[in-house]
Amino acid sequence: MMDRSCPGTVEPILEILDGKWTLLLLFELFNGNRRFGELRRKLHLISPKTLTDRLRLLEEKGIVTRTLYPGVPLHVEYDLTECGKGLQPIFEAMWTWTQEHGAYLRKETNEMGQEAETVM
Amino acid sequence: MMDRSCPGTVEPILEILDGKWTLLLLFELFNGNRRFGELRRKLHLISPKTLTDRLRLLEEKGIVTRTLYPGVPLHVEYDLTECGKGLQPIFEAMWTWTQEHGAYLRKETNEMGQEAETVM
DNA sequence: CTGTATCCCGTCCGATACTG
DNA sequence: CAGTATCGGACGGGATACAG
Repeated sequence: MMDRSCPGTVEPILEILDGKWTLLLLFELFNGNRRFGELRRKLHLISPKTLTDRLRLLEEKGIVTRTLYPGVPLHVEYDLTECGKGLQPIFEAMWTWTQEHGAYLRKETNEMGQEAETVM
Repeated sequence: MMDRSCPGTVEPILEILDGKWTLLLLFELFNGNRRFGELRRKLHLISPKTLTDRLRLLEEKGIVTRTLYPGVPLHVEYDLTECGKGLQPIFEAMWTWTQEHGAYLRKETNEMGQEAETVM
């Protein structure tokens, strides 16, 4: 066990992970999608404004970098910084948890206590 | 590496962790504060309504349980379910990350690249 | 292709007062 | 002590059109 009794010690990361799309966006970056259009297509319900907002915020926090490749068709890539890559264990933990517990709480707010088998 | 290419596989947990106070609230539950008033005092800027909202939601998701101890001064305790306790690795990972990277990005969106030493 | 500008809307959250 | 009721406000986010 660690000393995590002070809520203030975790607030920085809460700011980073805050936002409706942030987690999914980071997942995409871990998966290798780095161009604006790619990310936009993957998060297919996100608006360009929102995507830009999130990207800029993560940039400010030092989680991602933005690289512009000049050219006729504009080309921009977003990459995780070392700091951003360090978030991976968190996502791995989320992934693991979802594998173990995520399935049976899909929509079972009612009274069914049985575990489901349809994960995907 | 794992196959986490499908964004849908992580959405359940995003729903759980969503909300301004949810992460801090869960941190408190890991720390052992379980009574309504305790939680309220720890998250000292939260309104009773919001706290109730979050608690109820986590209850629905199967993350916490609510136990009522009848008596003259009402006594209620919230506990993590097994499912909820399973979230701990995620929080440990967040804690670890904050230790390693959290310090120097407190408010350094500007141009200072020095690492800080005041963590707490 | 990669954004920005605007406007609007919904949701979450806060404050306060009140109840069992 | 542990909430509920109600209302209002702020902020994040969506849609769309336009720009470099």
